[in-house]
Amino acid sequence: MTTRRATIADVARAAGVSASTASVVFSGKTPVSDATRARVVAAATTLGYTGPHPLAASLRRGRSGIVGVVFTEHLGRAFQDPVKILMMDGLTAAVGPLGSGLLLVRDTVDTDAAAPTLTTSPIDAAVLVGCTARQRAALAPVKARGVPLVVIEGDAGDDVPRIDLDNREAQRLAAEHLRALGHTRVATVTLPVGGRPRGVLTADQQIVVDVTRHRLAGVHDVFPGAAAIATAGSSIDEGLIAGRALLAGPDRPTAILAQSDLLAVGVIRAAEEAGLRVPADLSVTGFDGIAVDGLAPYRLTTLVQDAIGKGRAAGDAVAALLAGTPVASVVLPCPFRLGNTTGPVPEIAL
Amino acid sequence: MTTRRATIADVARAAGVSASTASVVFSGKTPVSDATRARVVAAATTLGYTGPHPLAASLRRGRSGIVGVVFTEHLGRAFQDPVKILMMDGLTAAVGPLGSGLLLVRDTVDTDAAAPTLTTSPIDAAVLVGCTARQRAALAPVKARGVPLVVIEGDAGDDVPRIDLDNREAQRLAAEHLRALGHTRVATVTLPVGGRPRGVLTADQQIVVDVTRHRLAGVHDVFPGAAAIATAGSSIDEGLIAGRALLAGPDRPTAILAQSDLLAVGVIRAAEEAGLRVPADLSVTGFDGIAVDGLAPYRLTTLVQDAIGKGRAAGDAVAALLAGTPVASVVLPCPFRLGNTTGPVPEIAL
DNA sequence: TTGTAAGCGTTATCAT
DNA sequence: ATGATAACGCTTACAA
Repeated sequence: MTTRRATIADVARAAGVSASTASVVFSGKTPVSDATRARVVAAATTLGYTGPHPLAASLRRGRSGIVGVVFTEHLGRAFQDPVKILMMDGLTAAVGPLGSGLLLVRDTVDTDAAAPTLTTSPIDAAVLVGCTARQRAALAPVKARGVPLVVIEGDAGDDVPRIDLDNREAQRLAAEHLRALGHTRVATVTLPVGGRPRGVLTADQQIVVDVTRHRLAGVHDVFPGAAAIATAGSSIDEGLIAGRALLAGPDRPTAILAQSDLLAVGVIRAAEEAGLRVPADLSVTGFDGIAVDGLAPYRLTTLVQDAIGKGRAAGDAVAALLAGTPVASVVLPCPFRLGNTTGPVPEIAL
Repeated sequence: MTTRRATIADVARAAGVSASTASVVFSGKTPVSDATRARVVAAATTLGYTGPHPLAASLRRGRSGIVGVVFTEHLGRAFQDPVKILMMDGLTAAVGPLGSGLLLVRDTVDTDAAAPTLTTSPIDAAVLVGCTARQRAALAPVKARGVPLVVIEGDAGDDVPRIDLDNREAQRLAAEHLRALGHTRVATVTLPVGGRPRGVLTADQQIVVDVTRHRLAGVHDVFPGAAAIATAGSSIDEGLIAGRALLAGPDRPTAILAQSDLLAVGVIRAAEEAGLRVPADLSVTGFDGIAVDGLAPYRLTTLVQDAIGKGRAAGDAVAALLAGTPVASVVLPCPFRLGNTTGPVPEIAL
């Protein structure tokens, strides 16, 4: 078919009605007589018209139904994180009624600066998952455009509502739990710090990733001198590497707080590898409260965040913004959950 | 700001040029004198104009730069699968140059039929990740619209180019490897079959999921009577459940072919749990060739698919289709890779 | 219930 | 190098 697509005008003409009437038949926004509707539908079928052109309709309406999602990291890495996946689930559900769906917006990080897709995409609003300083700087044109923005765990400027966790407070809860059990030789395995990759964190080290810094602060609130080792990502393998390093040292800790459940599992594996029992010889805590595939029979002592709820909150915020309702930042709770990976400090260590 | 957004016409007026000239300053499609460009840019800055309206530009151009991605399953589940994530990576990279990005199109599965978003979204093309019979049926309007389609591992009709793996042949390679090692008591752990959840597969059972059926056929090509047990998904925990079932039976197999690496890891865990050594007492093969987090020290004997390449192939196909080039279906190779999880059949079993 | 009219904001084409 | 013109395909007051 070399012929041009049928438009609503063609359909209207074929049906012997005006374009506006034909339009209304498809949108259903105004009552139409059954006879007219039938004629229009018939004409549409004949002409192979499958409905209004999305771009034209969106332009006219001033809304595309698309919500952009921006990650601070490479997509592949972001989706490695179960928490982010759950969050996407919640987000999908919450923005679903808004229209078309979620647009995965390429971050300027992995492409060259040549692609400011946030401003060239037909999005009604955007959800930022985290926000680096660089991203924050690049946000001006988007804001100028009046595109509503929401940020999940990050700072995108005072005018952007945030969906946050009280990471510090939650992590402190876990630390206090360990202190109550008698632990004093405690270490922590952190998420990436933003600068360089793996390694022991010294007190003066700059930590640009908010989540990492806040959770670390929660540990230090209770155990000021606790050793910390940073990983290159939230994974079992990274936890394993960090765990080995901590358990090989001279002053082996009796408890390790990992900044994610995945890292905690890695630490547990390192302990098993070293012939240590969890929790008899080593207590381990996680963070997230996700179901880790392959973790049984352990049930992690951890801080439970509602990852789906986080995504849903962001979606709801976007919907409210789009509806013109002002939106306040929220801090979601992150309760402590006792599992079987923590226990009293071993007597031998006292 | 209660005032309406500045348009390119406003900018042009303020700069004392025509709208077309102002447009060209932003698109760069035609040479413009430096003086004119400077005036236009200045006017834009003054008016807070941040570039062409994406919808208007897209409508005019007849292209949005957006590629839709459709999954057969719930998003959360799809992203649980490392292979799909890698595939998304490849897809993202390949469609990147095309424009805005990937639109996660809600599948009609989880919403009610009320949301034919594939036809209401401003997409230039779509990639189907798998394709159920129901989806195939719903594709007519999209095809009628002339939206280029590509399907990854699925059948979306003869007019839709496919990106496939030779699952049967690959799986046969693994089976032959085991036969060469002397195994005869062999079982397989499959991906979901589509109908009901977990359970032993009988010979007459209907298997609607192509991948599952093809890989199973590869096993049966070599071991016609091999027992098969279906899982509810590709995960370590599912593999563990299936593995337990197989290893508890009377005629314990000496080798198990799992239809995914994740499942294979679960089977290995089940073996360890039962006090069996891998590969001394039990050989295990996987499928995918991904890096499984937390698998060390095992290196799976497996079939290696290029998941990123699969996504890239789909992206390239979409790009070609959009460029008007005809595209042929491709079958990607899936070579055998020897690891340390398979070995000779135990003497005691001979 | 249906039709008229006026854009939505841009860009391709063709002159100048 | 710049400008005039004409779409792109649709929706929505408002009038009839």
